[in-house]
Amino acid sequence: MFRALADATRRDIVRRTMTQEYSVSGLARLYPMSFAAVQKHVAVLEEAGLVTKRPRGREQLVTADVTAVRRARFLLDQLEALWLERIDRMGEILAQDEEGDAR
Amino acid sequence: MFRALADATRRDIVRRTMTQEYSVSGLARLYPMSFAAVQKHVAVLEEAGLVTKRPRGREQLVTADVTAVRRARFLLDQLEALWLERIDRMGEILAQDEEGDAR
DNA sequence: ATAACCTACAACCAAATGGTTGTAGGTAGG
DNA sequence: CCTACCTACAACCATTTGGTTGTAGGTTAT
Repeated sequence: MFRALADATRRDIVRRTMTQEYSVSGLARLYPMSFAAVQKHVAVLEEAGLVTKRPRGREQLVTADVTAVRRARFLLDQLEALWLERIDRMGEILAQDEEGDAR
Repeated sequence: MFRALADATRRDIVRRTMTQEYSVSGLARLYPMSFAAVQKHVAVLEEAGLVTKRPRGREQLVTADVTAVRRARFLLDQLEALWLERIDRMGEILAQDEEGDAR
């Protein structure tokens, strides 16, 4: 999923489809590349669960899935939580040093 | 930066160095790949600002930089904020419908 | 019906990625 | 001093990635 977010075009697609539905060809018009290239980007995002497609007549409407973004954010939150553990350890070490000073 | 986080080994390196300093060779011992491969992963993380290196004698100690992770999280938060805009729009549309009903 | 449009998918290509081995330079320790 | 260790970096290789064009099938509208 981070891999899916690693490309700027794909991040932009997620950004746009977060507030509004776009057909694949509608998205393709926004970028200086072929329809097929955009279609592939959408496929990568869909496989990563970041986006879903809904058929309407002859077009496929693309929508971002906010829950996938929340999962990614959760992973980053966990990394930050580890950081706090480190701070705790540094606190313990300081506490031990003070013990040493008192002894 | 999402590109840097796109690889599982690199995410693990960030995770480990978030709580503790590791030398590059110390990290290399953890993964079933050559020292040079791990060295490259560290270089990618360093270039993305996710990690910093500090020399200690003949080794280089690697530490994660929590602020970079926070930047990444901020981007995801912005995506979620866009989602809320969409909800607002749906609310407006519903309000308009109700006006129509009242008329 | 047929022309225009949207999508899916295959085949192909250049560049980036993730891995390897090999070479060389700095640091620590017996 | 010399050996062992840690790091940096180059060269190379296979696979993946991001792009292209081309072909074919389904939908809409005139």
